[in-house]
Amino acid sequence: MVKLLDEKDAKALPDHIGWRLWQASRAWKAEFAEAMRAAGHGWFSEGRAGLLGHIPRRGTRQAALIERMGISKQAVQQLLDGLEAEGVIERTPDPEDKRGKFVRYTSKGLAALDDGDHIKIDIEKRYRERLGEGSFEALMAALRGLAEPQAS
Amino acid sequence: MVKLLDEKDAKALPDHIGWRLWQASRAWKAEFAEAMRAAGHGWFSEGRAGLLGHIPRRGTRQAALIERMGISKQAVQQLLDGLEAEGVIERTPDPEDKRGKFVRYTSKGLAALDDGDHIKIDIEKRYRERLGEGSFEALMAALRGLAEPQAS
DNA sequence: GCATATCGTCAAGATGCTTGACTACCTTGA
DNA sequence: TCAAGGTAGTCAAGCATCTTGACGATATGC
Repeated sequence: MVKLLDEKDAKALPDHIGWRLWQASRAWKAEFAEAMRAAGHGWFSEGRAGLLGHIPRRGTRQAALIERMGISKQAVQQLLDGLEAEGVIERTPDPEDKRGKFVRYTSKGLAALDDGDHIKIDIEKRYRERLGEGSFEALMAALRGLAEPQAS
Repeated sequence: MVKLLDEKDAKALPDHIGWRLWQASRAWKAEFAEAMRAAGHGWFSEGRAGLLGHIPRRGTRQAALIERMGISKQAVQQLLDGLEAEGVIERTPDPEDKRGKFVRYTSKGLAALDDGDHIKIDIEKRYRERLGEGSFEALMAALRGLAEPQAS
């Protein structure tokens, strides 16, 4: 089996910032999703994680969710359909705008959020141990710096 | 339009390592893909980028590609089908193994690779300017640290 | 030389997105 | 005030990317 991956190919793996970010993001998501499923939230998927990250505990208007997700409203709607069918969230009419709907967690959804918070803390703790406090904080600071709106 | 994104919602955005990594990775990919398409490589997509990153300039055996991608061989095949139809890569029989095929770039594919390299350098340069050299290097060092195989 | 494994392919299906078209409702302004 | 235009949500159809299963052709090991 040694032959399958020859040495030249192995050395050709990239090392630029985009690749590293993608790898790290991918690894984190996989670790988180696996832990969530292990915690009994079999409905959890990486695709849904992005959406849940935009729904605060007290709920939100569906339109606000759409704006913040940066994807089409139909895509958001389909994700919500799935989560609603799983009993994770529910949609009620928005009393302030009869066109709109309000998205909130069910108790099942809130329980999953709590578990997710604990898992995040666990993963972060492991990252801190692996990198050391200083390097981890430098990483977070740099990532926050990249996320800021560009000045120019 | 101010009303669309209320302040409470804006403050609820997460700030843990996984979210930050995901955001940064997403931003980089979007920036790169947009630049590639602007450079005339309209066939470029983020999904295809992962595959191209695993094909060295001198080409590779399809089986090696499959092993390194970490996805099913059928998925790799379908991606290759698409790239071949676009004229970016070509598949020839592997002279050393009559079961196998060898994947190499066409001249069009090599030109795209060159453009991609320049775009990566440009983006990285912008990142260095935004973060400062020290912070950027700390970011890269931390990301490399996370990518290393775990000791425990 | 035969059993077993690998390489590539075809087919069918799931998921997560897209655009287009539509209804219901809200807001604006002459 | 009421018509025009914008916004919220939905339904439908389609595309890209991935999956699993089944298969023929070729290599490899004993």
